[in-house]
Amino acid sequence: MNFVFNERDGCAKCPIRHRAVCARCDEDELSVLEGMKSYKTFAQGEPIIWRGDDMHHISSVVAGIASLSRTLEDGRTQVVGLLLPSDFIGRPGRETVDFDVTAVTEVTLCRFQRKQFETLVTDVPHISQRVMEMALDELNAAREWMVLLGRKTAREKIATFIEMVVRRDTVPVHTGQAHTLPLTREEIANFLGLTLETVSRQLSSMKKEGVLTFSDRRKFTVLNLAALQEATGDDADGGVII
Amino acid sequence: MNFVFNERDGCAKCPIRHRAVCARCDEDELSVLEGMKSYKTFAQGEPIIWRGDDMHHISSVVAGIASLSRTLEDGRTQVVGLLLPSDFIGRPGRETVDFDVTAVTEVTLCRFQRKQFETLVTDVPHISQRVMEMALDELNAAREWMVLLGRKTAREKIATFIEMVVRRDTVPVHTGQAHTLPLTREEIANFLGLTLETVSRQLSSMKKEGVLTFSDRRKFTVLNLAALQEATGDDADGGVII
DNA sequence: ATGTATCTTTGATCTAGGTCAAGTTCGTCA
DNA sequence: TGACGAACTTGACCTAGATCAAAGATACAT
Repeated sequence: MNFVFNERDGCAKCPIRHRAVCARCDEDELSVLEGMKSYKTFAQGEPIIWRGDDMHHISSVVAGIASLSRTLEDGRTQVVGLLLPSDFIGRPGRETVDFDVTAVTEVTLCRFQRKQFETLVTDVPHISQRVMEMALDELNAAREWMVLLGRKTAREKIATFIEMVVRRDTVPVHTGQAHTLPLTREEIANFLGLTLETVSRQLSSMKKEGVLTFSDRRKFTVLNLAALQEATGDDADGGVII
Repeated sequence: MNFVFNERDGCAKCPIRHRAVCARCDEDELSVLEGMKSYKTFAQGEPIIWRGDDMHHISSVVAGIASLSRTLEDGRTQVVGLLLPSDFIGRPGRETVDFDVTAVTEVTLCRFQRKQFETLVTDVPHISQRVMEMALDELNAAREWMVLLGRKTAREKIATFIEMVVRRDTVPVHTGQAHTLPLTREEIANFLGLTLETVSRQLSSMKKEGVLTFSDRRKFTVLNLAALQEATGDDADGGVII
């Protein structure tokens, strides 16, 4: 049941059909998009677009992971978001890009000319409604991350990150499952507002305490999920009254 | 030329008419909104809604400033956004609220029943288009703030904050103008991911260095704008190629 | 006017996490 | 199969900003 993306299949078989900017579109709308889209693949580590560049396309990530980041003049870098399949890149209504976008793994994008996409936004309500919804979700995620960056300790940051990775790819029920860190220690550090040494030390100490075990630098298994969640510093509930 | 908001005036004379969620609406659409809206005012310091509460309304700030924040169990607080006139509160499509919303100054909201607003989002494209646009702008601002929280020094954080306050209420040309900090030292600290003591010390040192001068705890004038901008740690240009 | 609470400043000290510096592991390519 | 480089770990030390503590300011209520 493993989706292998194939450009020739068309939108109907697209793995992100029901989650991307096109999610709310009906068959007719989809056939319009079909005629406008094009694919492009970027190798691992390759820059997709730089801050300040002209934005010629609005794209959706079809496969792979990209990062959004900003680097200050002296080299300090902050990753402000990870773009997973179905996430979009670009801002209709803006001429240039505000953050650097880089392929963290090999990335395939489904792209639309920005000008054409802007006409879709005004002419096809299903598009603006879906982009609105996605932007509001991203906004929420960004604000949650602001709490982490501004107020959490190194340990809480790492625990939150690991828990996020686990939550994102856990197959229901199947516990004791192996997971893969999608980022290097340095990339994790830039995402969490830490140094790579601190990331390494915190991971080592969680290993020593028996919360996690690593089979390899990138592959790990959670041994004590309760301890992991406790270490995130978040409420167990999402603010819901019990 | 000072707008005094008056509920009786109706949408046409509303001070946020051209910037809020209704900005793109035509006269007919506006008259629909007119029949659905209601106003509510909150006193300075009063909570507007708590994280986890049922979201009965979607609102726009008409006057005043509100804060969006999250507090961890042990009391650490992070302000994740300031809501100024025209900014909206609430997320169409969600049942509950994700952050605490508090009136920083006296705040007047223009409110819509959430359920009714959700029908507007599906029936009136001008609404979803405008909310999309605003959400994308907010997302950008949140990401910029993530860079500040994750990578900037205390001095850079304060300089960025002051510069933001100045930019937001500068009358063109008029330099040497007096500005007012909208927040207490503690609120500034919670917005910047610092302690109130560090905020106070950094402000004192910028005063000592002649970058700013205070006429009062809240009122200040910028004496050296170049030094202030230099201290933010940002590129002077917005990544634009010169 | 005066007392009280809130906000702010400043000083002294402490510490989490950064910086600097070796090593170690692992994957790749000859 | 070995050697090179990238990624990672660990240790020693340092510092920016937190914490703890004590005075000043300011505003507000009586």
